[in-house]
Amino acid sequence: MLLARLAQVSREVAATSARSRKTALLAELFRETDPDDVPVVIPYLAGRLPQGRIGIGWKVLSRPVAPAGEPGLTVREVDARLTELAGVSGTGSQAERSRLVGELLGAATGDEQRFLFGLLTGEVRQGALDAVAVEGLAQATGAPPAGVRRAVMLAGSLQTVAEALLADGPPALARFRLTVGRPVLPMLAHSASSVAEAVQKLGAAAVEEKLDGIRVQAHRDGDTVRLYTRTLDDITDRLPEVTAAVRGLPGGRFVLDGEVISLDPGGRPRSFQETAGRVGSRADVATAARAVPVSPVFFDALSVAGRDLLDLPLAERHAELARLVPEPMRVRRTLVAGPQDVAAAEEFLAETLDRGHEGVVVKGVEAAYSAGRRGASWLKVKPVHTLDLVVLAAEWGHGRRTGKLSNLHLGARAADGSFAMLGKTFKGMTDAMLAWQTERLGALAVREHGWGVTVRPELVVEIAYDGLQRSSRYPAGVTLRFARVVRYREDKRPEDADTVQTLLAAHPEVTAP
DNA sequence: TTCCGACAGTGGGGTCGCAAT
DNA sequence: ATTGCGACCCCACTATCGGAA
Repeated sequence: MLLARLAQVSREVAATSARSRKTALLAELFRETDPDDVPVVIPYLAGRLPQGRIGIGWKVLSRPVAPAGEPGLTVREVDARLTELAGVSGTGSQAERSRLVGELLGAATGDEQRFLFGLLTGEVRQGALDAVAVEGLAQATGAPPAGVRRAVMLAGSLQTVAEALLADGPPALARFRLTVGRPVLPMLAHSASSVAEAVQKLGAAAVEEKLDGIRVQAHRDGDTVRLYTRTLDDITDRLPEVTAAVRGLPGGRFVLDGEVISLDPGGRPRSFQETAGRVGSRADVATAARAVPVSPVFFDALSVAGRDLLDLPLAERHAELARLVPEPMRVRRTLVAGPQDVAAAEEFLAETLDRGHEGVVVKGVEAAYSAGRRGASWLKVKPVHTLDLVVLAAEWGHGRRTGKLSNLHLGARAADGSFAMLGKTFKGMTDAMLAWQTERLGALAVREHGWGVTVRPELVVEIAYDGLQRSSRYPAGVTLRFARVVRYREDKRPEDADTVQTLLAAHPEVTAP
């Protein structure tokens, strides 16, 4: 199949807003795909490379290359070239990679170049990724969509399921079962603004500690242990102490879901930055492990002794977990019968925060494990802080925000009367707010840049955030975590905005360097 | 008919590893 | 030694479609 055909379908998918039409377009393409091309065509139309990320980003792609006049590239040829690109490493490889990318783009028409650009940056922006591709695959093969979705979650790979389905038809779905050693897409949580709201929605629930660490899925089969992240990356080699802890558990064959976090000698959590830095370290693992040891804390069991637990209610999965994993390696939790127990849930949240943790996750006790989904039966509750800050600048948006001032630079008052930038945010704005702030900030602009405008520091905006963290980028030495706009405060003047000093005082656990 | 679940998009900060400077 | 880039951790929120209620 020609790459031009994929680029054309991608453009058509992007051009329609109806999801049903997007699905139909993908299904049509999948039906006409030669079996040999399936391992490439399916991921491409889901906006991903079968090789995963291959080290090519915006910078390398920003050099323009004259497009070819006629389309001639086949998807298999593109795939072969990208495999070669992914394999190039060692001294001088950067130049070689640039050359190979240039060569590939030079063989592509303008339309194909745009599609390749999207694939390589991971931003195809066609309004259809995995979920729509799964739907299209179901339609093309006559398999039930729910069955395809489930197989993809269990295989942790759309490509694998697509190959099996297009080769053998719907019966192939039966082959995909939870297998120890093969990671499953993890279940995710929604947010709730309070435990009362969460308990109201869920009824009988478990209220679990939410640890601010890295999600981990542990697979053990005898002496073999493998650890996977939320995106199913294998991080076993980076976490020897976790591997040892899992090997020390009594069961011989199981899959557990949990979090790894670094605790200080007093048992209080180290900052997320420290835990994440440790988990990200591959070079000298032994040294990193001595400096920042991490512990696993499990909260779910997906498989025990060859028995698949995914469809069982949380209560039963947790009973299996409790049989296998002793308390310090198991998440702290409390059970509530329903809204009448809100006070107990709130007390548990308060205790959890006192111990230095992030918040709680409230989970319906009857709910199955919805692999790969943001299930409505897991609701996280974290305290939210707010501040009044001043807009210092704004950046032009992209995609559907093109032409709108979108990303705000936020400042707090400093001791000398100036404003110290604390971070940026693009979150929380409705379309109406985007239009309004584009107008308003345009009027306040003192300087135009390619990226946006700097403005007179006069507009006050209420910002919600999850906490403070150290920063080497911003002048105050700190930045806001997950900042988002709540509302504009036109009733406030910049002199009324919060100060760096009060912000630091509100978060004594974070000390600016 | 209205409501709501699921998705995609729009980007945020930090840290590590690697190559270039 | 420092800097820049890319990958990958954490993530919030809004708009939209389409099925459920």
